[in-house]
Amino acid sequence: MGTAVETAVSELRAMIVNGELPVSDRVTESSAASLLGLSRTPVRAALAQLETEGLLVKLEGRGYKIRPFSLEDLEKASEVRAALEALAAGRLASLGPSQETVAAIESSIAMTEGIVSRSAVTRREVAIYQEANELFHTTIVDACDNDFVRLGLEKIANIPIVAPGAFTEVEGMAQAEMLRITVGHTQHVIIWDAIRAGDAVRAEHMMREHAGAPVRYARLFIGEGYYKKLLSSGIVERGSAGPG
Amino acid sequence: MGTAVETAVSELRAMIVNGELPVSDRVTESSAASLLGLSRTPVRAALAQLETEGLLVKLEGRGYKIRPFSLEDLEKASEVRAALEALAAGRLASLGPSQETVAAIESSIAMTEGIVSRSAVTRREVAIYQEANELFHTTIVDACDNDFVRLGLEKIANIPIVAPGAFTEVEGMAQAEMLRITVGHTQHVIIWDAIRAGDAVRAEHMMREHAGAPVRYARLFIGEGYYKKLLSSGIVERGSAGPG
DNA sequence: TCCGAGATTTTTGGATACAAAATGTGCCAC
DNA sequence: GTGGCACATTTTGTATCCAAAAATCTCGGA
Repeated sequence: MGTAVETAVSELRAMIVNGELPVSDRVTESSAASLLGLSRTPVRAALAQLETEGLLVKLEGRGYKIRPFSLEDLEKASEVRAALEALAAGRLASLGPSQETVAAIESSIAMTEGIVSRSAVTRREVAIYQEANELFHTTIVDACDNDFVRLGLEKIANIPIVAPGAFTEVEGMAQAEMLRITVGHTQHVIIWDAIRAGDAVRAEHMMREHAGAPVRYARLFIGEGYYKKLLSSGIVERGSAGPG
Repeated sequence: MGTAVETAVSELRAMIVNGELPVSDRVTESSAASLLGLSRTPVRAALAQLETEGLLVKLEGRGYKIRPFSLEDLEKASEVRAALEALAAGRLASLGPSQETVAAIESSIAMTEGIVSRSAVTRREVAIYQEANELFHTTIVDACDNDFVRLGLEKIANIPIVAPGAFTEVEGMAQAEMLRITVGHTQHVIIWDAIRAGDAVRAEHMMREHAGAPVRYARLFIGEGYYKKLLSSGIVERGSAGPG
């Protein structure tokens, strides 16, 4: 399980992302420590890290509060992710991918191809897509030979919905998920074609579209309904920024 | 002076950036603590932060080492900064700047205009340019209404040469600095024109060119000589990645 | 009822102590 | 000379203690 700091970070993060900690609640070092059964020292480090990840906001002198995410926030985080991953894709197209990179990407594409060829989408297919999608994105970021891209992405890696591996479990959205998976797979194929062809501009532009897609497409194709689902899942705050 | 953590971060950062800590040295919690006359608790937090800033690298179980920067590293960090600030400039052009933003940017431009109209460049002029440049960039990033851009930039905000406020003190480069200041001022004017005109594409592209410029232009216009100066200043590591 | 001074509680910040893990060293057997 | 083992040292990780600052509460007086 690693060190106490690591467990504190991952447990608190899970609680926050899953909505187990009420957004209204204040989180102090002591409260979190007793919640986890640890001393304040490792919890302090964990809270500081979660703050840099953007999941907590520091209330000077009164602990932290869970950062409320509006749909607008998610779109903003998506934009940043898209800009950085687009940079990575463009670099990789210029550099040319290594053999390992080729293997990883092509296995990712093969995974989603298997899903798209079918018609039904079960929870299992969604899980496979998530895995393949994460593989696709992390492979490109790691292969682009610029550590600072990864450093920058770490900041927003754990924001719900925005992260490549994340797709929030919301009931009754199989149809929307099928659309998402099909479009996502298609874009993977296109981006990979551009990278293989050494077309940095096309790779960059398509990746920018693709990486920023999750939240944007949700608005486009699902609209108000998606927002309501997110609301009821407790991840997105009520009020402020509704879609459109 | 704030908390001990803050002083530890800024003192250690200054020592690293100024080359006062030998790059070859290992930095442990205890060594840094006794160096600063503090206990390990605040120093530990400081070291962790400097690691996220990319100035230190963790050697699992044996402390940290100062991250050696090659010219290539600086270019990579510049690319990331350019991508994020370009996003900010494009957003601001779409949004339209507030009155405070207009005032801040125009005062920044006025400052550099005063320098460009003269011919000589003293240390004083360079300092003014740095201040004006930093104001220009931070204003745009803050005004673009996307906190995640700022979060991402924090990661690379303190890398020598890459940061907007940083211009390494290297002797005998007045001519190169005049060029840099003139070009920089011109680009500020162009970018600002695009933003005022609501031309997001032009703003984005020019900012990407401009924010990535420091290291790239150094290669273009000064070449090998600049690299040698940086080497002798102790900031850039000897070996690995020389220019072009 | 409202305001403010002082006391109390909460909360953070920092230092120290101790334990555990990792690393390095030296000796001995082979 | 080499390999391995035991011991010493270094280094990190965690808990606990104390102090200072901030917030909150209380109570008396206008």
